[in-house]
Amino acid sequence: MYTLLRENIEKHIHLTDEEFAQFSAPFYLQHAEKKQMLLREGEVCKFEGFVNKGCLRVYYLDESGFEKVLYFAVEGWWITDIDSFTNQTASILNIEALEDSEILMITYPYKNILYETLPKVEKLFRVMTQKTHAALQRRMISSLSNTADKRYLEFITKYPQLEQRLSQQQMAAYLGISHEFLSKIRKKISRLR
Amino acid sequence: MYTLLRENIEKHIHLTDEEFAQFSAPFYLQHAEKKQMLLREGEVCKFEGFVNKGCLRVYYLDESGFEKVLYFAVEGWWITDIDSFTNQTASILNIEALEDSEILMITYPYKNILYETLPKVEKLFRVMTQKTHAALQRRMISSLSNTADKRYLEFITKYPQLEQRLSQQQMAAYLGISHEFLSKIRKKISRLR
DNA sequence: CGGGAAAGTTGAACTAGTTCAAAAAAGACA
DNA sequence: TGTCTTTTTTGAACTAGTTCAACTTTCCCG
Repeated sequence: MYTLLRENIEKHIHLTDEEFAQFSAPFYLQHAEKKQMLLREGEVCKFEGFVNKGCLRVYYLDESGFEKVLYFAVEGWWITDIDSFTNQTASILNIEALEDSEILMITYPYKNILYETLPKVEKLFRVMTQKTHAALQRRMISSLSNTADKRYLEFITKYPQLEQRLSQQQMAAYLGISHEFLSKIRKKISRLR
Repeated sequence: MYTLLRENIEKHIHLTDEEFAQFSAPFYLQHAEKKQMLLREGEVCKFEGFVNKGCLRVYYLDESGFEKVLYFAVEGWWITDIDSFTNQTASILNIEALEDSEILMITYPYKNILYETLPKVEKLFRVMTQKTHAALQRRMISSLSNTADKRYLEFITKYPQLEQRLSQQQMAAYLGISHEFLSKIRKKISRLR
């Protein structure tokens, strides 16, 4: 149950068996079936989660009611509304399972206890947040610099596993284009091969 | 020299006078005159900086040679290429002073010493990175959801001080539109008042 | 296995934003 | 103060991406 989580953490810091036991103790396994909502706009995000199995999306409903995907999370990725979770304020985001999923979750009070009792956790989440932030900066730059077809090619090159699992509608909502236009981009690209 | 920095830090964690002395010791004051480059694409970013005075921009040169602004930093803001600095790898970004500026800088080895000798610093930068990340998520969402005129209005509402200090070219490069189009947006908006 | 719903495709008309070029306005500084 | 440079404005022609509607394909589940 914790093997994927331990692997993920070892990428950033080393924990002894005892330390990892202490770290993982407050996490509980949450099952979510396809289409189940784990967070709705307006609620306070009660968890930070590590995806053990499945696929989820974090999305935003814009003024016209269109869904825009902030990010996806599959096995080995963390998922939360960082703003709502860290400040315990109302969320503007929604989180939904796109497949039957299993998520290791920790609540806000337990996470704070972890920070106090196991100071290495402080470094762990600092480093993880830095990396996530650098990745989002690269996406922001790409979104400022590239047209939709380049962003699409970038996406499927970077996340080939995701391309298989996601519908084109979901990818379009991530790329910030209409699904009709993504369909046209794909047609154009396939003609070139 | 350190008053602004101390104020900024107190927003996140409390440090005693001794602790703050220990914290601030490795920072040095760097002067930069208008148009001076502090980081060029390809270099390793040698500093993390706190802006005491002035205004700078972090930008990216896209394939067509256009400059896209990732962010601006004025008094009270931090500035670095987080990816290049934390991994000590070649940067894809450029940092330039838009006005004569003063930046309190710390180098990579000294920052690591701080993390070890003053564990609170770990929490400080974790919390700061989380907030910066949440802010970038909001910008990403806005960029996915809104047209240029809304993003412009959002920008000048959120950063009225910046609007005064930046040229329209710089704002356009931040919004991801051509400066000609920003000029047209401004004309349209001013007609509506 | 069949039928209904959801996802993907296509075309036509439209809109947001770009590009280029030229002129006007605003700064910079000797 | 004048002049040179940079920034901003404007218009015209263009391109990327949207919207809507109709159709086809895929998939889900009773």
